[in-house]
Amino acid sequence: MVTIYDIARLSGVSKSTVSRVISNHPYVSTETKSKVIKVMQEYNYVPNSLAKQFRQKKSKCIAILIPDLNHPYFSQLVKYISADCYKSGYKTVVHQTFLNKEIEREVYTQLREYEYDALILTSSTLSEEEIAENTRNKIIVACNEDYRGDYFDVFCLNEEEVTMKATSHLISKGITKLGFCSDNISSPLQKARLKGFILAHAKKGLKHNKSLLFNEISSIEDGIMLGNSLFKDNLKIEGIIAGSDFVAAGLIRSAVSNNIQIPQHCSIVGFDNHPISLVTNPQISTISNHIPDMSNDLVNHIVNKINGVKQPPIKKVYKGEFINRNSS
Amino acid sequence: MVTIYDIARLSGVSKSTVSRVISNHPYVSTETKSKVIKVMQEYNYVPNSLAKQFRQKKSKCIAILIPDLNHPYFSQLVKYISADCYKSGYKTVVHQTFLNKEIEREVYTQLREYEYDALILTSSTLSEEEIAENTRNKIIVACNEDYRGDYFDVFCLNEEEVTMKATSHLISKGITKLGFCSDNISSPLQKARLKGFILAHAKKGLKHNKSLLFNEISSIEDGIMLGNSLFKDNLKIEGIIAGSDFVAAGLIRSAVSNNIQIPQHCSIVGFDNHPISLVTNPQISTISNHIPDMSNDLVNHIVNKINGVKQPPIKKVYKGEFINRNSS
DNA sequence: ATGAAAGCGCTAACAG
DNA sequence: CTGTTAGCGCTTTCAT
Repeated sequence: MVTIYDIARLSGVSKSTVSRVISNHPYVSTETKSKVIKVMQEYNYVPNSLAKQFRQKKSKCIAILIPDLNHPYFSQLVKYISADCYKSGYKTVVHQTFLNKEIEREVYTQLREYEYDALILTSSTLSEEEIAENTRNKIIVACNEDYRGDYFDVFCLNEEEVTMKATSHLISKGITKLGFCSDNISSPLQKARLKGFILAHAKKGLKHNKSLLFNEISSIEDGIMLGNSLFKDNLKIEGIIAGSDFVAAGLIRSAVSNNIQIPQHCSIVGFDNHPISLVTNPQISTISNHIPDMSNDLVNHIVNKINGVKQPPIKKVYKGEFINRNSS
Repeated sequence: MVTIYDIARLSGVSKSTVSRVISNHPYVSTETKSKVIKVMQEYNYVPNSLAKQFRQKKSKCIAILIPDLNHPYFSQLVKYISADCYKSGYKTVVHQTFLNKEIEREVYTQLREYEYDALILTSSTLSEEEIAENTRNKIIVACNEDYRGDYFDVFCLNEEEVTMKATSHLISKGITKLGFCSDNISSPLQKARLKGFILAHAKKGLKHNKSLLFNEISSIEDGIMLGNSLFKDNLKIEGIIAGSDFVAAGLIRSAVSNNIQIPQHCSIVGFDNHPISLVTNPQISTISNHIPDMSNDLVNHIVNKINGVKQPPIKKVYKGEFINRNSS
């Protein structure tokens, strides 16, 4: 391996000068610079970034914590975050937890061990306190997880409010047997949605039906299976807040197989305004998110923090909108 | 920052001993070990992995090159690869190229600069030679890109053969005006598919219709737009190999809007056997892949290579199957 | 504008 | 089983 020292020797300058050439430092004469560059090319020199990272105590790398990449919402989220980080000169390591607390804790350990300059949390099964405990003094930002924001920055959607709006819409159509699907109800985001769902009932003096709360429903297949149990014999349900457009698509598929008319017999609302909501029949009423904006703001913020800008934790809330299509 | 030296001093042993404790080296007495551990906890010591990586010249990190994460095929692929790498003790950095050659080359530079122990290529806009040129001596494996495998290992599907099968199926139904969609025709994978498409024609003494080759078609929206142009006035087409189930779903949506019956007026075949192929009406005929197996084999292989197992480039081909549903 | 020198935190021979 | 020693390749004062 040819090192900075070899290049220095070979071009008759000192290591410092070579280092200055590599990092484009201004204090180096044009002649020396071109001489050094020539030698570097001749000997096929490549700087060792591991040494640089070690020396500077900066990995130029940000970790992203998600449950599972093969999920339209998370893959979209990571797409934007990762691309924005790249633009700011940071690589991203994607960690899938599959909702396993141990894996999640290991990532916090790596963060403490200086492997990452910061961590972006998009979902967690731990409490805000436990996360703070595991990551003290480290830079950590939550993206669309509805934490209070006492210990770290939070960028999120108004999940509670917009779920309430969608639920109220269904209630105002006279629907009472109303169901709610969540992916992982222990996450703050999903709890916020449920809160909105319950609140919409409360506003009309109604109580939600606890037997129509379904957890761990996240994919098309889950939607189909849930639909089959719901639609089979007699209709146990008149409306469903589906948690994602994919679940909604599965429910609609199941309804078709079971001769249930959507929305006449049962209204369905998805989440995320994914293009899949356009290809089902009927098209899916859904809730839009603000992933590109959120990602952009979040990455700017986190880079500032890495560069030493100090400020108390902030919480920024984006407004999702209910989009009324044909499934409700 | 408390270092290994501090812990050594504080617990009355040498740095080496502390190092041995950290890495669970056997040659250290139980008493010394517990004494050192106690001091480490007391002083909240965390090892600096940047130093370790530098010292060992190993980043314990593998880069994955993909065009775009927000794509059901790639997000599934990365899900498995990333999880398998994690199990083997490697982190993964996901690099989206968005088909930009410059970004791709920068990743090769990082690879040369020791930022990654290896690189997994799932798609590239460069030739096998140029890639080899950019990454000489480095460990690099192609995953489902149909390179020849002269310079690096290749794990891929029998894209050509299975596309030929699906195309032959359509031709045997008497369809002649047959279209083909690709995402990025410069990639070897897509070229292989096209070759299969053409071959199926040739076998029946037919010529494929060049005006029915559509490139840069990859999403639901693309499928809808293409369908709208194809189905609008008079039917210019009787069958389409759609390139992905998402494109197929978009085409079906467009067909519904334009009063075209699938498959009576036009047959459609997708790719990947994604669950979306179950929720459209009709359900989509498609081609299965072998992502979990491929990922598992590939990661085992790459880890062996990192650990110094030498062997000439291998090429392993998996068999995808044509699944005949209701859209064809 | 350039060089000398110190050192980042850790591992790994080697010696005992 | 434990300690000594010698760096890994680079950046960064501090001189000059």
